[in-house]
Amino acid sequence: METQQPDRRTMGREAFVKRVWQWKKESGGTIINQLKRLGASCDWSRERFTLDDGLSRAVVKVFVELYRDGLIYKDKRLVNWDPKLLTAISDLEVQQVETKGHLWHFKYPIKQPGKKKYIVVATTRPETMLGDTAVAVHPDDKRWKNYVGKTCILPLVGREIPIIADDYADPEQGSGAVKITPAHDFNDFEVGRRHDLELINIFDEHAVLNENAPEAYQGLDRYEARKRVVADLEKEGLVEKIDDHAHTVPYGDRSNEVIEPWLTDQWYVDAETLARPAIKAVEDGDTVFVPKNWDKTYFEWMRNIQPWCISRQLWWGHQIPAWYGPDGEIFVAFDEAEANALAKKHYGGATKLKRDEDVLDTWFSSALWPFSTLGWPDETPELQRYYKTDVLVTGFDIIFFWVARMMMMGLHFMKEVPFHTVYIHALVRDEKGQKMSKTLGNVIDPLELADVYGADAVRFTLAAMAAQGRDIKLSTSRIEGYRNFATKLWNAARFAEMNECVSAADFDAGQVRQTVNRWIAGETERATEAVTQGIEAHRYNDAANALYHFVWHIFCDWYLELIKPLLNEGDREAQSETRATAAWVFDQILILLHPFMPFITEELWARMAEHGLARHNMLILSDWPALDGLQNEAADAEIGWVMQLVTEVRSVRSEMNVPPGARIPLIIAGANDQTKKRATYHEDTIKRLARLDALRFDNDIPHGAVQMILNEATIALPLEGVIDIAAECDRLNREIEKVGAEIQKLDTKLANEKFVARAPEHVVEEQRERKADAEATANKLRQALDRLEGVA
RNA sequence: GGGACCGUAGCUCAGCGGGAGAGCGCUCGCCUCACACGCGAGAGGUCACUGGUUCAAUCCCAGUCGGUCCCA
Repeated sequence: METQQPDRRTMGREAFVKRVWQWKKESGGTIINQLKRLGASCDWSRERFTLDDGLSRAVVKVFVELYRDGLIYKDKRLVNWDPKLLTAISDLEVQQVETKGHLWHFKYPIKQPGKKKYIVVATTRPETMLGDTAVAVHPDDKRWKNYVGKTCILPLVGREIPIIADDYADPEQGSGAVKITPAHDFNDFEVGRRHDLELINIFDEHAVLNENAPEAYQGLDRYEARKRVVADLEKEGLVEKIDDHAHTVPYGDRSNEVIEPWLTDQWYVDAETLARPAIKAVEDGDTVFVPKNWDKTYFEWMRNIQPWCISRQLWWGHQIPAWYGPDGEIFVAFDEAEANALAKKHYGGATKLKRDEDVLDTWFSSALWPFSTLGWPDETPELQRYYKTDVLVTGFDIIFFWVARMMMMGLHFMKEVPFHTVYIHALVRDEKGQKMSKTLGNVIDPLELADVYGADAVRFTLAAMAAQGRDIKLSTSRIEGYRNFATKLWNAARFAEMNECVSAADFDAGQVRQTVNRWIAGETERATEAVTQGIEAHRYNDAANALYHFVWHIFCDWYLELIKPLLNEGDREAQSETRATAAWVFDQILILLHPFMPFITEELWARMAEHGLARHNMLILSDWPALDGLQNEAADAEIGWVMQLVTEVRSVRSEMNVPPGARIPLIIAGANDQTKKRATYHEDTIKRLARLDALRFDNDIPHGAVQMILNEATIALPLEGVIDIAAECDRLNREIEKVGAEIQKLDTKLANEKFVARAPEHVVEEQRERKADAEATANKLRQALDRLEGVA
């Protein structure tokens, strides 16, 4: 708006403010709309803006109280001045940009020369020399020892300036002497204070040279002045040399203009005093950062905090509640009436006051957010209920701007931290890992992604990639994968619906009788634990991955496949139990998945109930699952065995090039009772999933069969004539080799006396068991090979 | 200059003292009655380098090299 016509000064304050409100109304909703589209379910009725009436009241009260406590004061100091926006800005709004420039070395004539006739000073900003009021050398620098206390003549100006000794001068740099311009450099300002140097301000608000500069330079802007100064010094033979030099130049992050350290009257907050309790609160753990490492960033900044310049020479914002009498006397008050009263008392009669024109830094009012939005300074029920708040979620770049300041203000005015946890989220970068920026044009609009892949997929992706302490390189292939996941869920729901899997009124997952149902109940409990823990520990990637794995690889890949025979031809009781179980698991999935994929889960929640029990409420209002006692080792072992058997058969079929459609028989040899029971009980399932036409027990393995080892049993596929015997021998040999290598490794370990003596018992025991298992498998494999070679 | 972080499968990243993992990509085979945005089976890694601690190191410590970010 600064760049628009007419500019604010032409418009006038009132018109300008009106215009900004209009703008706020139109575009302020953009972010809110993004949040809504991505499924953020906030209490939108509480949406607030820092310039709302209530919040403005809080701002005035805070200002007045801090002023009366001596924690806000007016001071004449150097500020970061933006000569384009014509306002002071805070340190944090200044971007240091590495720039290639020059280092000019100038010779200043010494007034009472000794050996040396000149003192050489170097600068990156020649034009500031017009405001020099001293030259500093290091107190220990032998070269200059005799000159300290003498003076030199400032060229072009003719001013006599002292040569002083100060630690700030670095003897390693150049001649060891440095020019001091206290009114235009932060370091020089400090030097000036220490030595009581004169401050000569040579710039006006536009960074144009003013009447304090020699007449020849007045009216020039800083860059023209630089050229002229250098040219004029060259003419006088006072330029020793010019080096190329890389240095940092301060830019205003809003105007992108080079910032000028400039001497002005501004309002400051005594941040150091306010920071003390805020530091302690984090030290004591009243507020914790997640990931914890960020507390270092917080401490680093807080312990080196500078006075916070809060006044801005803008028109948009909270106007500073300070009034001035004709003699400059300051009256800080809640309103004009109070100011007048104070003035009356002070002057002993009514006096016309003038209000401070400046407004407050927006971060000043933002710092009050955690309590101002809850109705403070009134003692509202909301304030009682919600302060302190819970978790602040923000980016690391906001730690200084906002988190630190909320901590300071919250502790000062509420005597309690504003939140117990600060979760610093990852920064989303583009596919190449570059930070998104408007100027680079690599900004990914989440709404565009949501248009293509769905908001659920975008959300899930961000959660799945939100590993602590790492930024996110957002790639569309990943989002696509999670879009597929959503589709998978949808199809699973269709399957459930087609098979009449509907919730049962008095279903109790702890009471199911079918092994497969007991198993999935336990798996559901495990998944619930993993997701819950992930969320509670702010490990959202763990939570998302646990869900993904459970839904796709446990529930869809195995459970739904395992129950197909039961659903198709099981007895009535088993069938109804399985339908109810499937529906129950699906409900748990929807609840667990809802924070990550709110749209599809809410939709399915409604649809899945069309045929079964009516829902009590919407998914978002459902209780989070608290499952207990559903895990069952026996069921896990049994289903695990089935899964292993199926996987083994599939694997060998594939490797041996058995046509996928071919139905083949399976023989189990050397099976114990448990294996026989399991195989018999799950016969239909095994046959279906492994594509078998028969399953029988026979200790006599036919010649030329493909053989696998599963625990104590040998599994055989009698395929004589179908498979290549030589290839099968190769396969078995490779297996034997693999197991052999494993045994070798374990042997070495167990032969190490120190290992057996010092490693914990259970670790040693584990290695022994592993070795025994491996040896048993190796034996059976060798037997299998013998049988096969007998044929060949 | 001060501080923080990262080098693990082709790519993007989990794991973090005792048997190397995921997603995508790749290879092979499948339109198997929810799903080809799918199903099944695979290939692929001296866990940057060098030392140290330990019975044991991808994981802990020190250093080196390479990369990123914040602050001055």
